[in-house]
Amino acid sequence: VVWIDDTAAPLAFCHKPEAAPNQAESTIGELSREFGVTLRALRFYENKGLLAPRRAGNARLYGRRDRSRLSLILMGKKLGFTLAEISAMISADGAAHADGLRLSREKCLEQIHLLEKQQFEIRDALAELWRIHAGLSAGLVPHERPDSVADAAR
Amino acid sequence: VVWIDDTAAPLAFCHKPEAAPNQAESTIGELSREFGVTLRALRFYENKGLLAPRRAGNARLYGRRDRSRLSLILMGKKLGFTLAEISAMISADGAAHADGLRLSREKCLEQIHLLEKQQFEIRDALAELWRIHAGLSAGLVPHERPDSVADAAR
DNA sequence: TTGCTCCTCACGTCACGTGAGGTGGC
DNA sequence: TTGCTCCTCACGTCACGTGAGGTGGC
Repeated sequence: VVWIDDTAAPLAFCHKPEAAPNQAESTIGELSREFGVTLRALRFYENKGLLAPRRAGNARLYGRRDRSRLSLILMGKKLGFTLAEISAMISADGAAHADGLRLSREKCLEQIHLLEKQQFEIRDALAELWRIHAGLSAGLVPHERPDSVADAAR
Repeated sequence: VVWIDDTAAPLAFCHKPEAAPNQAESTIGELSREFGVTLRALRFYENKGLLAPRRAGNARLYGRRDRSRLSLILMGKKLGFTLAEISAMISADGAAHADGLRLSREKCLEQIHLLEKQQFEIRDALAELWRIHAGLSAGLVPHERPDSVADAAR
């Protein structure tokens, strides 16, 4: 792991290989099963320049380097980054060493703010849904003021 | 507000009109400003069959009925439903009365589970991002074990 | 005449899903 | 020969964004 400057630091991948960890090269099907992603996704990532597996004729062969990059991609996705952002974080310096996500503190905070905003929106929606659910459970087949559900929903 | 059966109940919209509340008909631009949505979105909803404004020649004119439907659409979106779901919830019985979102208790719980799952994923991502941020702040320009960031990220 | 608002295509975005149609080696 | 896995287009999905090019009334 190499540190480039004081505003961006690499973040090593955290994948624990479970199946065929010692195998040097995998087919696309093997990698798909190992990481729980579809064949389409792997080809899509390659199309976006995020992966570049060796070719044996037409077939793709993924080595250790490809595995670690895939780990970084999935890590980035779990953190809520777009593939374009992940791409920039992986190959910021020409992909000379692709063993870390180059994430600056600034970018990190920016992402935190984004996710917190989403968190609040989901919190509000959940509160509203619970209110609605309570109204639906309490006021089944009402006869006088069905509008109470609407009132409960503010 | 009319209740249809004991598994689905209408949920009245909760929009408080702020601009031109007494005006019977609005242009697309007025409605756009009033509800804070783009012109494109309004036309898109119409294309999906969710809105059906009157036409004055080529121009669209939105009445009270269209306003209330738009309120329902935006309400449904805030609750995290897709436009297809909202469409089904609005016009379940042929749009004879479009004054409520017809949301069953079952569907309500289903949505709650979906949002809770998303909430957990965001929670995890935020925890991870905070860990990373702490590592970046504490270990600026490290010289011995930069891997500690990776370890902290598990 | 200039500006403003309105209109209709129609392609672009994001991260893939989903067939269609065809290979290659056991 | 049948099956399995691999391949490459290429259109579909979701909810719009974003111009392009053209109207109509003040």
